[in-house]
Amino acid sequence: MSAPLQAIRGMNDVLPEEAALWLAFERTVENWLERWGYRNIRMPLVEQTALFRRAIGEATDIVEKEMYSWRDELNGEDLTLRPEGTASCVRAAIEHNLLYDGPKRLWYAGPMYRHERPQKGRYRQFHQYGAEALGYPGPDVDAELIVMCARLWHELGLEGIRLELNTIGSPEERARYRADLVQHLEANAARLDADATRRLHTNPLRVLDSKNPMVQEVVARAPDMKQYLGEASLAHFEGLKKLLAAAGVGYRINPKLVRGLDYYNLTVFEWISDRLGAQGTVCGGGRYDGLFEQIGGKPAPAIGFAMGCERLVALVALSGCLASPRRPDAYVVHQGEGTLEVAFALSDALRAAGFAVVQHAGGGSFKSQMKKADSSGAALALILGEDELRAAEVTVKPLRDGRPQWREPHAALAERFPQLLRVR
RNA sequence: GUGACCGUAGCUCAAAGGUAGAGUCCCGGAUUGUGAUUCCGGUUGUUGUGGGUUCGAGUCCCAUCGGUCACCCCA
Repeated sequence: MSAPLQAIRGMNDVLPEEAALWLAFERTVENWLERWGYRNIRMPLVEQTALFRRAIGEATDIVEKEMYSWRDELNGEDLTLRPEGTASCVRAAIEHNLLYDGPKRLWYAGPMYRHERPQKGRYRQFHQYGAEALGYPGPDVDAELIVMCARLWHELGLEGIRLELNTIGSPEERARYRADLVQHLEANAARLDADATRRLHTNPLRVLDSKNPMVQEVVARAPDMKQYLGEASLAHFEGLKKLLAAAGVGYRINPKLVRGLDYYNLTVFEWISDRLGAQGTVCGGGRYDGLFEQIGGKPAPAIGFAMGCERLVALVALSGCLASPRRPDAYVVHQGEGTLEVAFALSDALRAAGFAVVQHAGGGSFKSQMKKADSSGAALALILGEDELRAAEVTVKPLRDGRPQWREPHAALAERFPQLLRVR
């Protein structure tokens, strides 16, 4: 035997038991997105590296050290496995001129890739649902995106997910704030750790959410972003808060919430759970009015969020709210000359009528077939032996209730099947 | 990328330097075609991998791979 091969570190198989939960989760989320008027868009997993460098920002952790990038030696292109979806989505909207007849609400789903050290709730291949409202200036659509999340948590049966909200102003306002912040940080340079010192010039806003207590002391006395906001930015934020209040969605304003990607402006938000350890953010998003222009399109305002499927599925598993996988209605046991062909026909007819039917495969004794019928979780065993075959009947044996078995003719089995399932 | 803890049967875990085990799962049987309960029987392993110390290593040491959690960062 050759050496066993393993999955790539941080890229996990989802085994059937857990996958059932994923399916239930995905159905709920997709139904919800469509009901809110968002339409599905599907982008490639691989893009030109330049797209992410320009969209996400050169000085972000993602671009600096977390991207799966390589050169395609066949044609010399620099390619990257997508670390997030917004850049691709906006690229697609520009490339196909999707906003030609007005704004668009879009959603996408799928795997994203970041080369980080795996831990609970953080993997190198992880999955997101993203929603993007393209071409809307807000704040009405800002509120819509946030409120719809609140409703989803409810549909998923999740409690205790809190909303943190902030505004980071316009690029001009942020530039002025940034200059003063850098001045303040430089004045206290001795008390900054290595990480904060490095960011001081590359990405000073990110120093704000440092967890280092000494850095936090410096940050506490730093200038306040709010003082730098102009009338329009303040009005946008006030408008959003008013709509959230009207919808009954509570929030906490977190002035240190800046988020890691460069493209954000004005509204930023995170939904956070305390039940997941260190990786508690289940959904994060914000407005990115400059991104279209930044990657070569006509300017368009936009806002979106992404939610992490691994984290949300973990919460759903904890809450135990979503339905378990569908059990078969019937398991077809067959034994004897000529029974297999007829079993196929009966199973087929039942499935065509919409029932879930598993037909035994792989041989084995009658007893072992019955064991498989039981462990499949099926409501009924349908038994087709030589006796039944001669009489053009099947034996119906209920497995989940105390009813005794009986015989049914082959003819019209599918039509009568709902009655067979019913416990009298 | 940094740190701490952990790798024994498919799964959950024992074995305190001296013969690798239990439960569960799975398979077969308990008079020929009846599951789940009960009873009987059975298979499960280069103890992650490679070195070292020792008369002797699952156990101690080193390396490596993998896992978990945290830092960092984010979904």
